[in-house]
Amino acid sequence: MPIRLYDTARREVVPFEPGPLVTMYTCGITPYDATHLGHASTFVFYDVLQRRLIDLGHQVRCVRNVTDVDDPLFAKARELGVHYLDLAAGEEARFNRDMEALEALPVHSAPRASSAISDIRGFIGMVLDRGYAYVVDGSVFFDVSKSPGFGEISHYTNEQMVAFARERGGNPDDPAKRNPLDFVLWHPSAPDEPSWDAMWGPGRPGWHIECSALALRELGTTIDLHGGGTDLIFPHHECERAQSEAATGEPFVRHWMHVAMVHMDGEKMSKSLGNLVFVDKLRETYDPRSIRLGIIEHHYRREWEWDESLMPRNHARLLAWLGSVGAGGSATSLLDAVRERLDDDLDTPGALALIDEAAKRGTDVTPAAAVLGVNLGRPVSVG
RNA sequence: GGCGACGUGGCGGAAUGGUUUACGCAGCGGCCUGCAAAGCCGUUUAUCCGAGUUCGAUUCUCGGCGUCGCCUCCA
Repeated sequence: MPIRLYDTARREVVPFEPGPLVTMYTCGITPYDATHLGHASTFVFYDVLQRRLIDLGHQVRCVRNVTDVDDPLFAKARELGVHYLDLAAGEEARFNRDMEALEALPVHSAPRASSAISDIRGFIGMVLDRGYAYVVDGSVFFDVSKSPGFGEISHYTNEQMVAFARERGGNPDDPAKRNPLDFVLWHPSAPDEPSWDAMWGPGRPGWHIECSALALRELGTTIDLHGGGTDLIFPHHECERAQSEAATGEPFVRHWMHVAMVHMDGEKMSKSLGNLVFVDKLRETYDPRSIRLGIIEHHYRREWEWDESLMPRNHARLLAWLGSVGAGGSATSLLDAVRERLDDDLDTPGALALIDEAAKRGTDVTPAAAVLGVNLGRPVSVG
């Protein structure tokens, strides 16, 4: 039985049947401000998936980019009076420390957008050569009218997308654009922003292009699974797919997987709202394994709300699991049952419930916990 | 407006086509205590509304109502 996962584009749970080598691309962070529990949540779920795929005998090649060339980063650097790459490096390091503490497996590569400018230029050249983009005054726009599949991941109609763009003042009436939904692949930089030379004029990449360029560079034309948070479905992934398929003429992604948002105070936890919980702050009080458990006690497709009882509850859970170490009892059937839960659209809440019960019964749950990335081989530690 | 998620006791949150609907917090009673706290034992309270399918629905279907999210800063 292959693992089954929900595919955003197909809108149903389908078998996920990659070859021996699985290529995965997850959209990483823009390191301009504190990375928080919501980010950690997204990547911990991909880590659980990666672990299960390895457990099934696959080799996994997962790429997770870092968007260190983008508007919010420049704005924040301007505000703080620091170089944008210094700001990015600090936040990226913080994120990496969090992921390491949470015992996420290392990704195959974590390329920065700033390292990919030449790839991006080459990629834009491919899109232009194939007639899917046009140049206006040093800006390169993607021509959405050439991409009839635009909207098939998010399931928005063209009319809807146009209406939204107009409503939101998303510059749909920019006279340079042929179609209101056309988006930027390259554009001139503001005076205090970084700028790179290009055949069509100096400037910097648009938001979506780096992921397409990096996915092609690191993983090839068609990747097995692509994901990120649900907030990236539209427009980011829609645009990525359009430009990638324009550039290569091949399908971009076989399976789209998105992780739901973490909320706090009834709203999405987000940098702009400031309603944040930080992993490094939690680590001052709790073992990182408790934090991982606190994340995966939820299902990845269901939004959830941070609340104060989460950590005490999962601290207790970790202690109960640790208490089972060395106990007798056969763990083989438990391990199989946990694997079965994961193969059913990554049912981590179900897996945790099985392990809770087994620990209570006095079965050593070490192997089952390991499948979820929870190592019971050491005592509780904090800080 | 479109799309999506969700509506279980005072709160959070599981589970299920069928005798007694988990668990945690709070509440209540008791044990303990000089008094209290903690701890322990016991215990009260629930499936948004309507229609349908069914011998039987909280669970499945349809329609309402409500909450939330997304809709070019976003994991």
